[in-house]
Amino acid sequence: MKSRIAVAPVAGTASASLEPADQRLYRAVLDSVMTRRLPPGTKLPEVALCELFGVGRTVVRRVLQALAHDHIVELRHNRGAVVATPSPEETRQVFEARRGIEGTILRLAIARATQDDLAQLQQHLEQEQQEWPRGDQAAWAGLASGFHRKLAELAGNPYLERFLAEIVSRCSLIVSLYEPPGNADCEHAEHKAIVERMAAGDVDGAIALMEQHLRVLERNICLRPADKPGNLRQMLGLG
Amino acid sequence: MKSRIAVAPVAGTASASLEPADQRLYRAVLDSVMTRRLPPGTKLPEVALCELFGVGRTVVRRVLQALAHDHIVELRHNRGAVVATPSPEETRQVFEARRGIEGTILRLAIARATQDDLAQLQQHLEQEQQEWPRGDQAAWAGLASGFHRKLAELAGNPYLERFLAEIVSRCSLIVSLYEPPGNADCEHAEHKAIVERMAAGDVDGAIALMEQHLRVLERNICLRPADKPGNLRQMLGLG
DNA sequence: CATTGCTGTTTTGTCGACAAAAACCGGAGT
DNA sequence: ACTCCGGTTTTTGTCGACAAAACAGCAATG
Repeated sequence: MKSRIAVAPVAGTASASLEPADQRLYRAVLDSVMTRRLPPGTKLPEVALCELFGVGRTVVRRVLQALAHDHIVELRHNRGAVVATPSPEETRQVFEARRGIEGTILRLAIARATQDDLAQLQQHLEQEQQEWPRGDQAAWAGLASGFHRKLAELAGNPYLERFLAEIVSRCSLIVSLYEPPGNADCEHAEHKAIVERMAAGDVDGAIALMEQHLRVLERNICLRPADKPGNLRQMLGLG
Repeated sequence: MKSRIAVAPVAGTASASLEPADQRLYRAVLDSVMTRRLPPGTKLPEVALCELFGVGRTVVRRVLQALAHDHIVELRHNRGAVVATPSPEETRQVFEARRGIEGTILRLAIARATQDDLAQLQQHLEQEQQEWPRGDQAAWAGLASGFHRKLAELAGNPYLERFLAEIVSRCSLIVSLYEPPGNADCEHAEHKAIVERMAAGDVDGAIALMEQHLRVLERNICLRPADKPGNLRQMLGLG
């Protein structure tokens, strides 16, 4: 039986060139994980990916290692790669780290933002407002993450930008695992309030709002410690 | 002519087992870079590493990719791997990010530290005091970085710990590039002061000291934009 | 009937071979 | 003397082959 994997079609990415193979595979898996086409725990056999993408195992293996380094997949020795399955404890840690990083980023972003930058943020907010009534969960998640990514970009520090990108990816994976009831409008309002404080130059206020925003997001996650495989071990106290 | 590479003997690491090849190579290159046996810009040909470590190119290539992901080496397409050469601009960015991360870490560490943890930190400080008169720059650098790593460990957040580890690695690489005059005693004193504030539960004070500590470290770096290869290009204004 | 041990199959880890690209070297020309 | 050009050598990128480990199915046993 072939393990049929539903890796992304990657929509209409006409970016045929650049360094295609690696990037294409990486993005495909990442997008598929983010949009839950690849649920956590899904096995990713090498040969299947080879055939689906028309590349050798060398490329697949390299991409899997990159994904593992970014904590999108987990690599078990001699046992292949599976989509990462963050635990509740990790959830707490990710959000804790995120609050810290986003605070640092926000402080820098406010210090560096020009009028033009703020205008761009406003424009992003309008995009959010247009999108959320449509109910496309995946598209909304992309936009919501985009807001935070834009902020990081604005801070002008590649390191913090990279760290946040990893954290946000992981958060997206988590919220896709322990699905929230879809309170998109609430999130949008909070984004708006943050930009407002930024425009006013109120650093502490903006940071406080951001922290609150993230705490709300974390609270909205319903933690189900384990679900699908036999959790018999834990019931017997052998976990 | 064989490009003779002085990769680390890795001292007395008798850790023969675990998953030897990868870890061994990674640590060897990392240590060698940190102790400047491998100066920035040094080329790392695959076959040379293969012979030196008795492994195939597959392993070497994987480790090089991991090192590139951690910004220890730089991978140029079709042109091999070289030890990373951080620019002055990157220096500014690294330290900026580090101040933010270390602040977050310190806040958490103070909140979580037990008496026992603080005692361990004190013990580390004593080790520092014993080491710095010996003039062994490499050993001192290891201890100084160790202090910050211990703090991160204390914060109890794997994500922040990992981010800091990467940042500290990069900082070490930078200070090894633009060498400081060796003001180890000063650094030690600052570490001591930070622990003191931690013990007193003075969060803001500790963070302020940490920030000052890092700014001093950054200031002590003498930036020489380029040094060894023909900097003729920049002199001609073509850079 | 559940558990255990064995065997065949699938999947992974590593290596070397091959092709393409870059670096190198020497010579000719200005 | 310097630069530009062509051929040669080295180095990298990719692939498939092989061995080892994990997995799955089945029979035997308590």
